[in-house]
Amino acid sequence: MTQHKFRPVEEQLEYLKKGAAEVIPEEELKQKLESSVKTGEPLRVYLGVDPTAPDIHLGHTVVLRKLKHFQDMGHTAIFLVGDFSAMIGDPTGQSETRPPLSHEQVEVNAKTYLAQVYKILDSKKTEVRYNSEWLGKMSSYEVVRLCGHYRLARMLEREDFRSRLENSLPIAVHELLYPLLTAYDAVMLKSDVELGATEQKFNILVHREIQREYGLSPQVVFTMPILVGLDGQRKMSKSLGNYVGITEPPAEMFGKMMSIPDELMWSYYELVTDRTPLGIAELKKEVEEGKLHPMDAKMRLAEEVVGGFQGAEAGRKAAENFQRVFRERRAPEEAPVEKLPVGPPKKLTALLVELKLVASKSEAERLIKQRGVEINEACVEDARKEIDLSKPREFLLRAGKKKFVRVVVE
RNA sequence: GGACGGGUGGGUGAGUGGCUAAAACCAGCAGACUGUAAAUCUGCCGCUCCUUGCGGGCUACGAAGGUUCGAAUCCUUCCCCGUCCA
Repeated sequence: MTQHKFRPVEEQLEYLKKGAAEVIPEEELKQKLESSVKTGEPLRVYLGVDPTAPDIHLGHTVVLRKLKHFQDMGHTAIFLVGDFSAMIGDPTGQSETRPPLSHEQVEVNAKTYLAQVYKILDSKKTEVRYNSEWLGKMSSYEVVRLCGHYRLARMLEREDFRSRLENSLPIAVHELLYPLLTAYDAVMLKSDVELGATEQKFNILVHREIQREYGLSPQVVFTMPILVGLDGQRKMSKSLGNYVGITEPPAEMFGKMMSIPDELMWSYYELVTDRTPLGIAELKKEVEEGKLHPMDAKMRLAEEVVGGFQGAEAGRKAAENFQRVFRERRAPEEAPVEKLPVGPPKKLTALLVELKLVASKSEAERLIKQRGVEINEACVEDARKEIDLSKPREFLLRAGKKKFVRVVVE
């Protein structure tokens, strides 16, 4: 560990700054890198993530990938699980107070998180910490003392609080505590650099100031752009439903990637692939000059991303499947199989609900009337259709654009 | 503690006693068009039953009660939120 051969500072900077939104202050990062090269001490770089959902999605990977870049450069990557702060709830970007998560939920989420994180980070080189380690043990006195280091006016500077105030929306007091408590993470970790999405800028800046209050050398704020979600409008988030989970089935991931607006793919190329800025620029030029079809460029992107998480083979298969189902309008090679016992005939609407292809019978009826249901690639016209289950057979059921199920009666 | 204003479907937000399963917009879904999309156009968009009909039943406008033939709309109590005052 002591014999780190660090790359020259300029080279490191170039590699690290790739795709970054902001580095505050940039000069300080340079200094820190210089002294690290000199002393042979790696920088302590951390990323704090609240396990608010059991799955991480592509949006999270942007900043994780950056942490990995620091790891690549020989620095200490610290992945901080905000198991305590998740229970407070980050007010960032929230137009309302979010309901706190229970301890159990957080624990379950945290577990599944790590496994996914290691798809990007090198597990052997990653320092994993949980902020309940110290936040869970603080006395009220210590909390009060911590709060004494910051001013309300400064807290209210932030956009989400201010706009809520202006619009007469509630702000719960504990929400004010969030940036302060997470600042204590930075204090305990004695971090040199903290990574985050641009929306975390305010929080990370507070962390920096609090570190100074505690007599530490303040960390560098390193932010990454926010990945726009599949709708091409809002940020990728689970609650908006415009996300790509990294553990989703390859075909699903692929389909989702393809549903982004064309223009968005460049930002994706930059933030969620390992392509160099130069390589991306070249690709873009090809498309603009008409040498490469935008759809093919997008398919490459999708294949690369799927491949990165699920293996190259899965990526290729997903691409083939997409080609087959959507471009050639044929049934997928592999559809999920559902087995049904032989029995009396069943209404198609009931069957669709049973197979969880739709949420209710009313919805099933609507879907059929809208010509969105197919059996063995033939559109079903009759909403009252009954399915014969009297003897063993097999058929392919399609509900809507994407949902296929191979039903096996036995 | 007081005064005032407010809580409507996934979201924004209209609606002040029947014509309201609730305008409009957004999101979502389906179909058409395409190059997968996006954009655009058309339709759908609480649940359920069947004889699938401008059909029947049930549930829904913060909660619980009440008035009424009839309530998202009126009354009472409670909960929650905001603003101002203390």
